[in-house]
Amino acid sequence: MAERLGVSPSTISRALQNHPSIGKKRTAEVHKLAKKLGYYPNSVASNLRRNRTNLIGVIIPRIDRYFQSSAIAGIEEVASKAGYYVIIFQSNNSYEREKENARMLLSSQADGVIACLAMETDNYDHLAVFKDNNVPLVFFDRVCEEIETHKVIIDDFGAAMKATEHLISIGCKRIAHIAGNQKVAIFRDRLRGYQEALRKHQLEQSEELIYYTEDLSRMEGEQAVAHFLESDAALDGIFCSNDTSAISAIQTITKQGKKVPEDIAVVGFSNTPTSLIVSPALTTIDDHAFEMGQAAARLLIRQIDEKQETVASETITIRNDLVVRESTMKTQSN
Amino acid sequence: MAERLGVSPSTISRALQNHPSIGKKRTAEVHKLAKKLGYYPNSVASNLRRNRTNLIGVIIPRIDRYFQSSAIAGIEEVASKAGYYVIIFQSNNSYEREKENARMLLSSQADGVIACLAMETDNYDHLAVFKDNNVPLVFFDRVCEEIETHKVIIDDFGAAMKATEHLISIGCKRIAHIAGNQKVAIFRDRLRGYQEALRKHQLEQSEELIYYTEDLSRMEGEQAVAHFLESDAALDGIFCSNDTSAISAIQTITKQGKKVPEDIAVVGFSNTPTSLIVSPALTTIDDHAFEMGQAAARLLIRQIDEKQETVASETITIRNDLVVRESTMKTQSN
DNA sequence: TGAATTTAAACAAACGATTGTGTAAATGTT
DNA sequence: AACATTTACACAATCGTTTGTTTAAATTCA
Repeated sequence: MAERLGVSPSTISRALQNHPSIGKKRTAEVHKLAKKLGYYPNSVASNLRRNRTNLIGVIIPRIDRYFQSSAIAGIEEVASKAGYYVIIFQSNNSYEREKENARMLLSSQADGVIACLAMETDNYDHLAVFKDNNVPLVFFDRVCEEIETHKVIIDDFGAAMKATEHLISIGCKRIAHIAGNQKVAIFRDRLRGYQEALRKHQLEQSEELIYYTEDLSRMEGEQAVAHFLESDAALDGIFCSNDTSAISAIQTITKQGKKVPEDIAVVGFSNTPTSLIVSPALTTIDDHAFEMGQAAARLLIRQIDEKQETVASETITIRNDLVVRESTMKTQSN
Repeated sequence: MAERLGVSPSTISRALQNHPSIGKKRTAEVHKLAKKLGYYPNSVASNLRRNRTNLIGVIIPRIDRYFQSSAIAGIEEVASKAGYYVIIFQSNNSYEREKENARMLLSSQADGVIACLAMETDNYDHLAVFKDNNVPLVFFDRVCEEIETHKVIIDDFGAAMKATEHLISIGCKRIAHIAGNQKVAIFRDRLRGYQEALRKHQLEQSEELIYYTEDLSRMEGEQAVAHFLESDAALDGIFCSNDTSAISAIQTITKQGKKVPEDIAVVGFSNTPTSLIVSPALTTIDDHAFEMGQAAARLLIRQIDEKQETVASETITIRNDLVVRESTMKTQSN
């Protein structure tokens, strides 16, 4: 410590934070010395004493998915401006890992936590613990109903309905759906939105027109299309619960000699950059992942700063937009 | 602390780590109580005392780029298996932010640091500081020559040569290059590799065939192609320094009514998932980002564990592969 | 000039875990 | 039975800051 070359540790500490009760000369002197010595305050010690870490923990399934990394970028932007660091834990969609992550976060004394649930997770005790320990918690995207806390979501039901109605508006009559894992609420909502749109417009509904996938992978998109084409479904539109499966669907349809959108129109979900790359370009729902991250971080930081436990739980719904591209641009002829 | 319900803090501490000098009954008893009380050790205090954080700091330009987030996934995999956490700092390619990041990392007492340099960075004092403070440091991808430390790279020169020679092998005679920012070594190397391949095969070199970009964006890919087509270059192949510009090039070429690969063949760099989505699918260099991350983490952890300052600096070169796809698949006729 | 006030810095206790050393009781040895 | 050894735990210092309280010196005021 720099104290050997001057005074007491408390003086050093106060000088470094420009406390008024330290003389100007001293303060300047200390700052100069700190620079010369290459002194970096030990924030571990500081955190211990202040009982505050300026750390925001984030638990997400996988960092190398565009939706997630965008959301994190949003979180990071808001957090770093407010003087917080972001520490990321990946659950890999595993419940066990998520539990482990929560334990580590609790140990590391994070000031707050932002979480997007793993696919497997259906018990929430490991997250309720944060509430028990008065650590503010914000969910985003894949939220959990059981815990009363802040949430940032989009209107998956409405968005799915909007997407499906768009297909209807361009003349599609037999619309299929590639559904995500039904253990996850957002995918259930998207399925429901799809169904509601069909019902509202009195179009045929059939389980044959729904393909349930495990994780909406490329391969499953392929399998879904193969399944639809083999059956006598004679479909003319597909609403897919994510972009990956939608893109894979487009490619498979094209490979089978059918045209998108003339024969089959396709809509995806998330507006990842890839939707611009596939040909024909993909019509999709923009879910504004970056903004979700920002909103979650703002909500969390407000919680941390107010630290009043009386603040009611707030749920923010981020806007979503249908982005119309070539994969649904056909002249209304059908 | 749980001591009120039993014994001394030291006993608690040792019991929790199953220290042999604590009786079995006691140990079991303490564990049980800890569980019942929902006790989570305060790792801040532990870190302070042990002078060790089990934290690996990562400084990268942007988390929402596929190459980066894959590398991080690789780092994370190795790190978490070895009991380390990963804390990520984004520089946004800004030198000032990178400096700030380094400062914060030093303060947070990370056990080691993995860095991929920002584009802007051309002064390395803020990173040399880690060496001064005996914090192990590993660079990956965008490394820095000035600091003697461990590095994980790929052979950019060789890979670029391989890519260009592949174009030559399918009969291309006038091959252009979309070059990255020449302030960055890897992009300089790729340009050199391109040039060397042309030289070796006695093909025409010309500054007209090189388009220099700022950051290899989609838009710049478009501009590059527009530039090439407007000029009387009459090119029949393009080697692009990344996939983004390559994909944008393919799309622009197609839009201009020319065929890929028949009129112009295209090769990219990195093998991002998007290279499979564009049509025709992109031939590209797979740089194994995930493996680079793994290697960097392994190297770093070895440094931390050995903590001998005598270990010589090691540079690991990760393999790279040319992945041939449709964008260069033409019958050898030209 | 003496008392009251302000200014500048030192003192010392904490934050919560870890760990070397000390010590009593239990066990083992001859 | 007397001593040596082992076992099981308590004691207390420590990590590097922060911060409430004191204290000493400098300044102001009557």
